[in-house]
Amino acid sequence: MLDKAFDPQTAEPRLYEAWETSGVFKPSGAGEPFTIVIPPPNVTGSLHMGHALNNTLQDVLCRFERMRGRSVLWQPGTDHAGIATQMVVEREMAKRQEPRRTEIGREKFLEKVWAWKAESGGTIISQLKRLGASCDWSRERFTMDEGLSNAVRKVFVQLYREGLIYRDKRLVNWDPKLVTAISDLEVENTEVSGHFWHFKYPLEGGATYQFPIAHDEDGNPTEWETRDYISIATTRPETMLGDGAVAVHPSDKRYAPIVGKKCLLPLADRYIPIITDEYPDPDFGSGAVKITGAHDFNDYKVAQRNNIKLYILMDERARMLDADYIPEKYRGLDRFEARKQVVADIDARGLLIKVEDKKIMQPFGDRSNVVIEPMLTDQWYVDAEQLAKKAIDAVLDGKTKFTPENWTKTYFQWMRNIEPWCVSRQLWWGHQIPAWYGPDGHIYVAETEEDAMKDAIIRLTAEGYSLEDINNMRRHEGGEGPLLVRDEDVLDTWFSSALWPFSTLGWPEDASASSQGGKQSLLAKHYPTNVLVTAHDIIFFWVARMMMMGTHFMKDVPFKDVYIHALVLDEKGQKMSKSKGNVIDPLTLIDKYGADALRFTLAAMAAQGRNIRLSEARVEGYRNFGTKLWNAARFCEMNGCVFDEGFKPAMAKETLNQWIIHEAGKAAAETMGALESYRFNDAAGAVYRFVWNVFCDWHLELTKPILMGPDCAAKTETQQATAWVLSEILKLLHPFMPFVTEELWRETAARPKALAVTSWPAPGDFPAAEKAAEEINWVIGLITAIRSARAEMNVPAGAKIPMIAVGADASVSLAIDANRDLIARLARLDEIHLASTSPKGAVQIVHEGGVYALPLAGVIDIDAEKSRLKKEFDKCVKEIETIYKKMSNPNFVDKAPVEVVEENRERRIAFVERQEKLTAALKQISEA
RNA sequence: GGGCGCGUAGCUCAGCGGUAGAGCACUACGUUCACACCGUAGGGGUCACAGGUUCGAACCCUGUCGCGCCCACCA
Repeated sequence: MLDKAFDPQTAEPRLYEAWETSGVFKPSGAGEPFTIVIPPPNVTGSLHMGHALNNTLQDVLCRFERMRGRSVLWQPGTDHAGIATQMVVEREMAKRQEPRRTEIGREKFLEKVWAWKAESGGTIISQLKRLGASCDWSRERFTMDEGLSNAVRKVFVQLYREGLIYRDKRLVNWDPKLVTAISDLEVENTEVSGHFWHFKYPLEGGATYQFPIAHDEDGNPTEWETRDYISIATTRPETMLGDGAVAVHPSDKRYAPIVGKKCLLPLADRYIPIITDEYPDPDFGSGAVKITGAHDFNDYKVAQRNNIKLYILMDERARMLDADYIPEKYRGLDRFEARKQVVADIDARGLLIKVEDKKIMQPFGDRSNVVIEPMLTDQWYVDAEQLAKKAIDAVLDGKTKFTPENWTKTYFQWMRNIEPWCVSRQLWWGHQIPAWYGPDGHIYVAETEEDAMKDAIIRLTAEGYSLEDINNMRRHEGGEGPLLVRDEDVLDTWFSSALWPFSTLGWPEDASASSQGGKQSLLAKHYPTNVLVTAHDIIFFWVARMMMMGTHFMKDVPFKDVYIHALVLDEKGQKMSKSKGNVIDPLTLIDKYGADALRFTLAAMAAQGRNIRLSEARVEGYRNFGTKLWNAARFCEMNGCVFDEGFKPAMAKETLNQWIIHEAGKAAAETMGALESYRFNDAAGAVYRFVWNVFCDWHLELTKPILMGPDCAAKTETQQATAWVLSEILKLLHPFMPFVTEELWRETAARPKALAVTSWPAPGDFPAAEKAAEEINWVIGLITAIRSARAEMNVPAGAKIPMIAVGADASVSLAIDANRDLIARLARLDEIHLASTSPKGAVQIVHEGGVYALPLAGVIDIDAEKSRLKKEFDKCVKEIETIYKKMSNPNFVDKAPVEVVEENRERRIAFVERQEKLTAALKQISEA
C-alpha cells in the first residue's frame, strides 16, 4: 500500500543511496557513450541556485540518455579555486588569531589548506547528491589531484617549448590587496563618481605660446591668450609623479608651437618632453595627455612607441615607493593618500586649474573588490592568440555548436580580440609553475626538478663550466644553496580548468594507453564529450579556454555542444547576491518541497535565451504536481491497476485504452524531441500536461465506471492499460523528478531493475489510434460542454439530470451508446435518451454533430438560457465573419497554402452548422 | 563607443508567420469513495509604440520609447 503522500525528506536520501550503491551512475553497457563533464564547483562553494539549475539540466540529460541505453559518464569533481580558497583559509586563520600565512611559511600554510579541504571541501558534493545528480562519484576528481597536476605540468612545459607560453615584463592588472597579478577577465570595470583634475605643467625656461580660446563658425580661431604652461587633466593625480612626457595629437595645431619643447613636471621637479602621438583625442579635455607609462595601459603603449622612460611609483600593496624620482614626502604613502597630497601641493603652487566631478570607469578586482593598479611586473603569459585560431575554426566548422546559437557571436568577438593571458599568480594555493631559475639567469622549464636540473647541467656544461664550477655555483649561497630556484608563483585556476575535459578522463597517461590490448581507453571512448552545460558568464573564463586547450592538445574539440542556460535571478530580476540579501537557497527549497519540485521548476523555466526569475509559488506548484502523480498511482493501486509484464499496448481493444496509449505516445514523442534539442521547458511542459490534464483529469475519471463496475474483459484490460501508461509516465518523468518516480516504480510493481536504468519509451511502443482518439476527444468535448452549460445555468452540482440527444446521426448514436456510462458519470446525468426533437424549455447544448438537451422545463431561467445561447451565437457569428473575410479574399485563396485554405473551409462549415443549430435552439427557447 | 537580449492576462513567463496560452493569483460552485498540495466552471490581454513586408504579423524588417546584461583604453 502506498502511503497517503510522498515524503521527500525521508525517501530522497534513501533512494539516492540505493542508486549509488547499486552503481547505476557508472557508465555501462555497449551503448554509444554519452559524456558530460561537470563544471567543477569551487571546493569552497556551497550549492546556490545557479548550481541547482546547471546540475538539474545536466542530470536531466544524463538520466534521459542513460535510459535510452547510452553508456553515460557524468564526470564530477571540484576546482581548487586558488584565490577563493586561499582567502577562505586565511580568513579562518585570522578569526582564530593564528599567525599569518607569511609568518608560518608556504609549506605549513599549504598543509592547512589541504586540511581545510579534507574537512570542509566536500559540502557541495553532498549538496549535489541531495539534488539527485547522477554523477559517477567513483570518478570524482579535484583539480589539484596528482593526475590533474601532472596534466597541468605537461601542458605548461609543452606550451613553453612550443613558444606558446613565455615570461614577459609588461603592464599587468595588479591586485594590491591580494598582492597578485590577475587576468583581464578578473577585472570588473565599474562606473563610479570620481574627479577630473586639471593641472598646469609650466613650460621650461618660462617659454610662452599663443593658445586659441575662441573660434568662429568654421572652427577657425578668433581669439588667443598667452600661455606659459600646458594644461593636462587626470583622474588619478598621484600618477603624475611618474609622468615621462606630455603627448598631443600630431594634427593638433594649438600645441604645434611647443611640440618638442619641455615642460616642468611639478612636485617631481623634472623636465619632461612634449611629444606627438596618435593616441590623444584633440576634442577631449585639453587635448594634451600626461604619459605615465608604468601605471596606465594606454600610456604604456605611447611610452613604448616613443621611447619614454617608465617610472614605477608603487610597491606591491600600492604604497608609494622609496625611489629617488619620488619626492620624499610622498614615499610610503598609500596611493589614495598620495593623491590627496599631490592635489593639495599642486593647488598650493597655483597650478590647479579646476576640478570637475566626473563619472569614471574604475577597475576592481572581482574577488578583492579593491581598485586594480596597472603594474609593471614579470609574469607568465599564454599566447592566447595562437591557440584561439583552432578554437575559432572548430566553431566555424560546426564541430562545436552553441545553443542558443547567438552565443557564438559572443564567443567569436572575444576570441578574435583576445589578449595574452596572464597565468601566473602570486599565491601559494595552486599549481606551482614548473620553472626553475639557474645561476646563469636562465629559466629551465620542465615537468620535474630532476629534468630541470639535467637541462641546467647540460646547458652550463655547454657554456664551458666544469662540473666543479657547477657545484660551486650550488654552494654559492653560503654553502648548501640549491643550484636551481623554483618559480614561487602558481598558475591561474582557470589554467587547470581549461584541461578539465581531458585531464579528468585520464590524459596524459590514458592517451598513451589508448590503443593497447584492444580495449578502448576511457579517454578515447568519452572524448570529445557530448555537451557542456553552463551559464554565459563563464564563456570566456572557461569555455573558450577549454576550446583552446582541447583543440591544441587533443586535436579535437572538448565538446560537441555547448548549452548555455539562463542565469537564475530573484523575483525582481536582480542577480542574487549575499550583499543584497536576496539569495534563495536551493537547499531550503529542497527541504520544504523536495528536490523533485525544485528540479522540475528549474527545468520548466529553462527556456532558451531568457533568464529565470525564480518564485517560490512555482516550486510549490510543481510539488503539488508530484503529489498529484502520487495520488494517481494510489488510485491505480486501489483499483487493481497492477503492472502486468504480459500486457502489450497493441493488444488494447477498448477505445478508451487505445486513446490513452495514443495520447501517451504523443506526449512521449514531444518530450523526447524537446530533450534532444535542449528545450527543457517544452519537455517538462509536455509531460506535465499529459500527466495532469490528460491522464489524471480525463483518463482516470473515464475509467471509473469501468473499474468500479463488474469484472469483465474490458475491466481487466483497462486495469492493465492504465498501469502500463502509469509506468510509461514514470519513465518520461524520471529525468525531471527522479525521486518520486523511482519510489513509485518500486512500490507499484516488482521490477527487475531500477527505473533509472530502465529503457526509455520507444516511439513504436505506442500504437497510434486516430479513430479512438477522435471518439474520446468527442466525448470529452461533450462532457465539457454539458458541464459548462450546467454551471452557467446554475444547475446544482450534485443534481443528476437527464439528457436527450436530439437528431443524433448514426455515428453520434453509436458513440453515445459506447460511452453512455462515461458521459453520464462525468456530466452528472441520470439518463441519456435519443429523440428527434428537443423538448420545450430545455437547455440546449450545441456540440459537434448535434444538439443535446437538458430538459429542465420549469426549473431553468428562460432568459438566462436565451442570453447564454445568444452569447454563443454571437461568438459564432464573429468567427464566421472572420473566416468569410479571409475566404472571400482571392489573394488568400490563391497564395495561402492549400492546407490553410482547406482548414478554413472546414472551420467555416462547422461554424455555419453550429450557427444553424444555435438559431434553431434560440427559436425554440423563445417559443417556450 | 560596440554587441546581445527583453517589453504578451494582476504577477512570473511560454508561444516567434495561419482560431492569443500556462502556472500562480482572482470569482462562483463543490462532504462525486486517488488527490482541498483537490475538482468543476468562469472573469481577465488593441501581444510597448509607429511605420513597412505579406493573402495573413504577437511572431519578419525599420524606427521610437522604456528596461536589463556583456565587452571597450577616452586621459
